[in-house]
Amino acid sequence: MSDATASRVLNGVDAPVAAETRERVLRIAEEMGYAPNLAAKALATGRTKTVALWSVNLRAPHSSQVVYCTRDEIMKNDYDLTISDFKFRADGALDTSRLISWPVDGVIAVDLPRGPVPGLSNSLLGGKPLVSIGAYVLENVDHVHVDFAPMSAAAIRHLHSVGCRRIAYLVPNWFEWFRSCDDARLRGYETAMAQLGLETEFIVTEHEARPAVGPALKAHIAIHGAPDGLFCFNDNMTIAAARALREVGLTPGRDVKLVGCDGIDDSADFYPPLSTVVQPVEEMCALAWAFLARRIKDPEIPIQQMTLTAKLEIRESSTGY
Amino acid sequence: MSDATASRVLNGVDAPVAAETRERVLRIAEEMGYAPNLAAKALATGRTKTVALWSVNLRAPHSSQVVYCTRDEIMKNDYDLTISDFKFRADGALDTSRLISWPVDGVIAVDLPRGPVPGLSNSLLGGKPLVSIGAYVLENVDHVHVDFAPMSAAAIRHLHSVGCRRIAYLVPNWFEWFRSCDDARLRGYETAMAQLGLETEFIVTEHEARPAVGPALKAHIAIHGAPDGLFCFNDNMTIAAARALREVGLTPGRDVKLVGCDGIDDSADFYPPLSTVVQPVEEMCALAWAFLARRIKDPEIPIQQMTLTAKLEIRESSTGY
DNA sequence: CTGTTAGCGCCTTCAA
DNA sequence: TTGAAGGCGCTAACAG
Repeated sequence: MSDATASRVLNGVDAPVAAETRERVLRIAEEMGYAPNLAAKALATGRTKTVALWSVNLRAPHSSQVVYCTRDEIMKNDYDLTISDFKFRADGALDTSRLISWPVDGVIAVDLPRGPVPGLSNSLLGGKPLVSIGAYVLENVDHVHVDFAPMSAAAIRHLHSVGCRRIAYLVPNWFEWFRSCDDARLRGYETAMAQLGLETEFIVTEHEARPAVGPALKAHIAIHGAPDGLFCFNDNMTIAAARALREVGLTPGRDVKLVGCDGIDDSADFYPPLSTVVQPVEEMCALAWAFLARRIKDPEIPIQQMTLTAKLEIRESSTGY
Repeated sequence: MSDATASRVLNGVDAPVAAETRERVLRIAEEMGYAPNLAAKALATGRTKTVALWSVNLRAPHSSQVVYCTRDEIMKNDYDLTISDFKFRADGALDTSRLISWPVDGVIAVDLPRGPVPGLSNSLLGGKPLVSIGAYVLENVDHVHVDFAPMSAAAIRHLHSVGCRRIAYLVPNWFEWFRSCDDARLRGYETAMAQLGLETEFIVTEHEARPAVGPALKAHIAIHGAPDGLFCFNDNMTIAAARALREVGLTPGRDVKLVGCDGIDDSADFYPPLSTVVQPVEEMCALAWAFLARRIKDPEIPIQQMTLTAKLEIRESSTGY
């Protein structure tokens, strides 16, 4: 019995194989504990049945959620997922040093900024298709877009309706850069503030991880006093902000009303429960994989794009308790 | 110029290559945006420079932390990391359906239960070395052990010292199974309770994810009333427990004092800040990689084992606020 | 229905 | 110091 026959059987190709031969192959494979060498397989076929997920800041809860959902979706379809993160260098270029180099059939990238991303070259992708998920508008790419703008504006109006008159935006220092990305949160914030006749106020943190939030917020409060409403770039930062507020004797949800973005698991479990602009994570991930699967099958199809809208979830962090 | 020469240059082997040739190779590689085919490389060398991390419940914050630390450690050493999770089937056997199949040079497994694990066959590992990290005692395996027992007992004594007289243990339903694993938390709990002359009380949840906690805890309280102290299997469950307590009108940290395990980021940011038995995550991960790297280099070295002790961090969830 | 053949891209002798 | 040759384990075309 040749290896070719074995290959036919083991891969379930509907090639004609005698039932008896098939069984013998399966039995022997079982007996010897046969496991295919995927490297050889990949080399021979040119496909790896593996997809990469690139995300910023894997340690943030929102990323965990995206990883989790994407993984579920992909494994249902008998693909593997490699997970890695990227950073941005000071000059805004992609720092790809942390990307896993295992060859893949395609890439799903989360929250890539707008426009041609320096460092995201074709040779990085090695001709493999890329699908983007995120809050920024990307053109000429398969893209699942989550539009934060309407609900960010709604969040601001909500804060106003519960009595806030000084509403600040807590945002990582990519601020100027995000302006060029057309951060929809920022746009929604500015639009709503203008409509309400309020002045914008920005609290800028060095980066988006939790430890960066406290110092920036406390420094701002020390100089300018505390705002009565705080719109946060994401829930992860909201949690750090709530802690910092308590540390300077303010009660989040009472002295300072909070609304964040993302809708992470923590937002409902935290105390007080956090108001947040929720991303439809499952839907995003399912769509991204659908786009990618189609593109892998047929690279020639036209650009696939879809815009989903976030949803405002109101909880005690902005209504009081 | 032959591919062999190119290979020699590109891999930095200290084989004799003329400086001029070397430069030419590098220049051309640069020009053509050459990226090696890792599948081919792996096939030829038999090594992938990739390590797998197997963890339970990737979505839990503690797992994120372990993933993150391990990844840092490994990438420093120019290895890649594939991340996946496993489950246990009802019969206690390993459910390996979610493990990434990309071939690796070794595996780091987090919180494998004690004893021969059904389903963890040699063919699964394909002869590749395994290093285990976790709270259970494993024998005959390279293993970084975190001993929870002393600090669990200390946690119980601490709860007693702040006035708790009815201290329950909140634990996933692997309970009986964990008994056979010799869960050190359980051991510490039982030992300390006995010493204090208190009766043990167990609140068992269906699994260890947050949604399972509320129902079990509320049901328990409805029948037996609330304990005044709660020792939790992990911080993730503590967070869900705190929420459930509030939902039935009890204030965590006052009516019910809480201590969890792990020391996740959330534990400090949560309100009230959570007392917890902290795992030395960075140290664990660094050690695990050190063990694995040594084992990969020389499969013949004797079993490597190390026991680290957890550390009790006391915060307002058990002292009141 | 099954075996033979020829690579996939790279590394590693070995000989020149 | 370099090139040629063989092989890693598998699949895909082509004969038989």
